[in-house]
Amino acid sequence: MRIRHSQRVGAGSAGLQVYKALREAIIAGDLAPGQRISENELSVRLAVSRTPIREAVARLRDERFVQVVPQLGTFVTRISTAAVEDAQFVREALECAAVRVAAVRADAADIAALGGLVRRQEELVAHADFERFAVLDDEFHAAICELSGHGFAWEVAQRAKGHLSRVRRLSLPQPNYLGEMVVEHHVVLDALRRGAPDEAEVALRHHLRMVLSAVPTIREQHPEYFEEGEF
Amino acid sequence: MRIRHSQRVGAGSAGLQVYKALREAIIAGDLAPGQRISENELSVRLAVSRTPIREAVARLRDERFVQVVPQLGTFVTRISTAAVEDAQFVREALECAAVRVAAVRADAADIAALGGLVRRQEELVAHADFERFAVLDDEFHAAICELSGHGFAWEVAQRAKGHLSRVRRLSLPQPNYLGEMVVEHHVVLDALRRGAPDEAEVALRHHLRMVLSAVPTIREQHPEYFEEGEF
DNA sequence: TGCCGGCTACTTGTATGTAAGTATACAGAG
DNA sequence: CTCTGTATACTTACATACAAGTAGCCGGCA
Repeated sequence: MRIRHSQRVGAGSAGLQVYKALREAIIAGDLAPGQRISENELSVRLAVSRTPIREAVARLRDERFVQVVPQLGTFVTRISTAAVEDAQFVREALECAAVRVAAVRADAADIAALGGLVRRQEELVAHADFERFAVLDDEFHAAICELSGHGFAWEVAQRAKGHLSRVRRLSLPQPNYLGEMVVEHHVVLDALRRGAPDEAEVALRHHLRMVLSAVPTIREQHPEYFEEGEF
Repeated sequence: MRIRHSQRVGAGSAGLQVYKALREAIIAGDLAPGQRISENELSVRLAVSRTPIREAVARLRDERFVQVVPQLGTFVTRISTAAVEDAQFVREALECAAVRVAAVRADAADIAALGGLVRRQEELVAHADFERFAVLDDEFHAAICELSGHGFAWEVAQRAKGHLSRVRRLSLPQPNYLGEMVVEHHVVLDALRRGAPDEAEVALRHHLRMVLSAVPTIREQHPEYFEEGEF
């Protein structure tokens, strides 16, 4: 058996790996909004040809992480208030619909697993470990969609959530933000435990809107991340 | 001034045009489920190189219209019941959320425009003009999302709706189907006119589920379009 | 007759070359 | 000094060549 192939062995094709790397870099802010990214430069930095780079850029374009201007350049998009609100609307619609179904379908084992997630989040609050908290937070919301039987909804939300993800990354270091998140997760969890779809939806909707309410503050602190104009 | 450029003038890049053509061909059934599509063959048939073909195929893969198996081939996916239900869930969540907002925001002019759409649909019922009815139906649902202020939601739904679109295309020729659709559009429209979000949501949800209820019948009539197994 | 091995043709993934458009620096004219 | 035109260096979009893996045919052998 051959161990190494010329085509990447780990985690899919080169194009997929480049996509994941660039997506993470943009959300983390390593690639700043407004910055121009060059296919040629990336191809030498990541040691692949321009073809997988182009494939990755095309996906990022569909998710509105970058804007491609033919014969001019590819630029990391700035966060626009309208795009954030669009993403919020989509996410809210999908996850709230999912949590209603989840409240009816979840059994004791499901609730226990969710509870375990929230407990692990609590531990990270004290350490202010933003990176791992973000991962666990995504897992919590993904789990709710899975419980609804429509994990696909989470995939769709994930793809539409681009601008929101960047806002969240900036929001996490806000004082008391992590603690507030965990409290709200508990409220959602309690509603699920009681099998109350209406209460679960209300709680989740309130929770999701917390991210949105932080936008003005984030915008003041990081104006260079946002488009100019409409305040 | 030069009239012709080597890069396509009309309707965007070559890759985008190929994508649109293939998507339409799959939904219309010209490319049958299970059929293998060859990048090389397409590149000669459409008179472009493999590069734009690959870009189009990548988008179709993200929308689950095709399945790409490395070093083996690219295949038009068969319609799976699970995928249809996933698409239905996403569409229902997004459009129902949109119609609630639309019911509050729509003014008289908006309602009149929607009414015009429905009237044009009525005319097509008599002629059994399925193609143009499908277009007007999409316009109706897109308009509702636009009225909510989140046209983005329609884009997301459109991308997630793949398998549903194929089912609908097969459903339209069912007897009385078109007439039923128009009646339900009227119910939604009336609720919007009265500015009643709850009623609009109920009416739209009922309407959207009509497509789903037709699936078993469609499956009997076109079993070759569907995956085997779970009935 | 039945089975096995190699070869061929085809596939997608990747690398590289070509075409054409845009911004910019810079030199020269007014 | 200011303005303008041109050359250049860069960009993406597209075309083509190469690499590597799979299915299937087909002949030889038991």
